[in-house]
Amino acid sequence: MRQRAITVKDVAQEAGVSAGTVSKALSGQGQLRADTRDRVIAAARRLGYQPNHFAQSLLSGRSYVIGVLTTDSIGRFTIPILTGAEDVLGAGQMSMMLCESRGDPVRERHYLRTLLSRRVDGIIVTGRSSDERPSLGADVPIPVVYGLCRSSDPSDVSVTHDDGEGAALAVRHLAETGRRRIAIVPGPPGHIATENRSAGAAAELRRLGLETVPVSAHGQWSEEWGREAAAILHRRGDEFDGAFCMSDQIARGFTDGLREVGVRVPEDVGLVGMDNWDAMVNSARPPITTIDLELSKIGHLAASLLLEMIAGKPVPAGVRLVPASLVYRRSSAVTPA
Amino acid sequence: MRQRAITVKDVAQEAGVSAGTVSKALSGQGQLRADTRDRVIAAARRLGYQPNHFAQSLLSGRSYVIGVLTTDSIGRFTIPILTGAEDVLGAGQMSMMLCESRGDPVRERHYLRTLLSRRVDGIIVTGRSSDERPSLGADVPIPVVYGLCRSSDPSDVSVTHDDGEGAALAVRHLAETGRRRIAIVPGPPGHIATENRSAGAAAELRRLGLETVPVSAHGQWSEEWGREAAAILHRRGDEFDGAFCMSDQIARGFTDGLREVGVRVPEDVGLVGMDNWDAMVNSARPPITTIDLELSKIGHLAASLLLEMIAGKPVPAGVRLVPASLVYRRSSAVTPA
DNA sequence: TTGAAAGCGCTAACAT
DNA sequence: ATGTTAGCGCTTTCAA
Repeated sequence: MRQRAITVKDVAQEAGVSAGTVSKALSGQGQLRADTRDRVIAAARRLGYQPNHFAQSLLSGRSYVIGVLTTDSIGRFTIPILTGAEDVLGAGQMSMMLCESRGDPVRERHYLRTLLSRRVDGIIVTGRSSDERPSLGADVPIPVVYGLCRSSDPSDVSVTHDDGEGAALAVRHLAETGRRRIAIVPGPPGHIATENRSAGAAAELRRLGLETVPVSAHGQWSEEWGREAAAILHRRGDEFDGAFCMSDQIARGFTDGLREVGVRVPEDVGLVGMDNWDAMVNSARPPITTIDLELSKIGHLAASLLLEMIAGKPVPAGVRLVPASLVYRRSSAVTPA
Repeated sequence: MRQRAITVKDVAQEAGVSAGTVSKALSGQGQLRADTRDRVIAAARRLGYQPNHFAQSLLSGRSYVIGVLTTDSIGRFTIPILTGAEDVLGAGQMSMMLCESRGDPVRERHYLRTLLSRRVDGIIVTGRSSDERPSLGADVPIPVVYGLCRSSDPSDVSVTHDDGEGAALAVRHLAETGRRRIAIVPGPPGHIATENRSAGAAAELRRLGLETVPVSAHGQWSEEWGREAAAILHRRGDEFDGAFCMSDQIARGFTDGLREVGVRVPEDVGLVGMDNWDAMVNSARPPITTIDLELSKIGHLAASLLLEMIAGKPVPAGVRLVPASLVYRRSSAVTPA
């Protein structure tokens, strides 16, 4: 049994002023004598007054809610985006409304309509990969930022990870720890992440004047593929003393594959993965040095940009890349010669 | 530049009726001539009318939003709860507002206040484990359901997985596939999941008249612990032909541990894990038979119960258990004698 | 069967 | 410096 909520009128009566005065006192607008203001604030506190958001929103047209629309499903990669965004939004008194479209465009249209009819102030579109996805469309009347996934429309604002620089970071680390012939184990073709990581690694190796040992085959982002890649290199008899695997799952499979043919990590081969997936990387033997794509910073930046757009500030369109970082573990340890 | 939204008045004018009539026509309330109703609906569609939720909510006091408050952080276990809940809520035109308290009680109080001030219709409290957590309190004026985590207050409504029956399912499967001496590899002590799984497995083994080979030690929900457990059993020279590991991570470490001391899965030992964690279970060698805790059904049921409570139907308090299911893979295959 | 009017709680313009 | 009034968009009496 919920009793009628406290309204401005109740506070007004309690403080012996009018409703308008209460509004001014609590919002800090207008000219008020300090002691009146204090009296109102005290009365509001005494009664446990909570403003009614519906009434405020009805008037202002703003909801102080932002919608989060997922492209496919929520997954391991989405979570840090969400928490990163929430850090920023929470501070700005904004809440997050979550809509999961499961990769279904019909469902997505539906959710978009829902969010618009709820008058959210802006939308963050996210997905579980950094691949391109269709734009929500230029006719969406509120600000939209794409986080992790990027919009196919260059006039949209997208934030994602810097695969090229991340890959460069990985091979640079291998070089710095004395590795000279570096194997590159790719992810599946057709993913923008694979392309950019390959390009980044290749460019950096060239710059460093080091030799690349490519695995001229492709597989999934899976341990199976990592094991297979190790087998391929071993069969081919290729010499290498370093390896960059484009995901932690691949890296883990790769180390297992190497171990089984008698190649030791890090003694014989230094290894770097990518994703910093805790469960994958810490249980591996040895634990795997990896590139952290700083996903929560993506969420952070996406939300910050969205808030700026909502505030009417101009935000340049295009894709923004968040720098990756290296997390050092034993798989790339320098071993006594 | 967003032009003024279409309101009931616009529709009224377009259809040549009054605002009140539009409301009745679109909501299906009241007595209206069929052709008037059709004319209004047509006009609304023509203008692209979208009702203003704020106005509706201001009047009804309902938001058609439910809040999701996480106890600790969003994780692997939380996601299916969210999607399960969304399935139910989406069908009922309800949206989900997400608040992540990161295990911080202060933050949680803050979010609770936020949700209440936004007048959400109800709250789902969730967490990343099935352990108990403090109740939000009996003074929360809206319905609350705990999903996955359970409330310490038995007069709250909680939904979680059935660990006892899940564990029983696992050992029954091992028995049915001809295993007779079954090792039980526990999770960390102090977790309600470990307790209930231990009890469930023990009871079922007793019922079946089979021998239990306990690992009288504990470890984390980790691969390391699984490997260590395998080593312990091997050192002790214990004979066993089946094993139930209380998580997939443990199961994976356990198989790796066994393989390294020359014990083959499933030829020598049949193995069942728990969680059905895709990445863990499918990349293992062999892939691991496991117990699926049906987390999305927990979300589903939690949301359904919440909707019933919101609708004013009586919902009995206490903890509801969602039955688990077995997912068969190669680690428990029956091998030719 | 339909229209007119009041009011949900709040804020902003205007009046005092 | 404060009170009064009107109105945000909708629904719901009540009157016609």
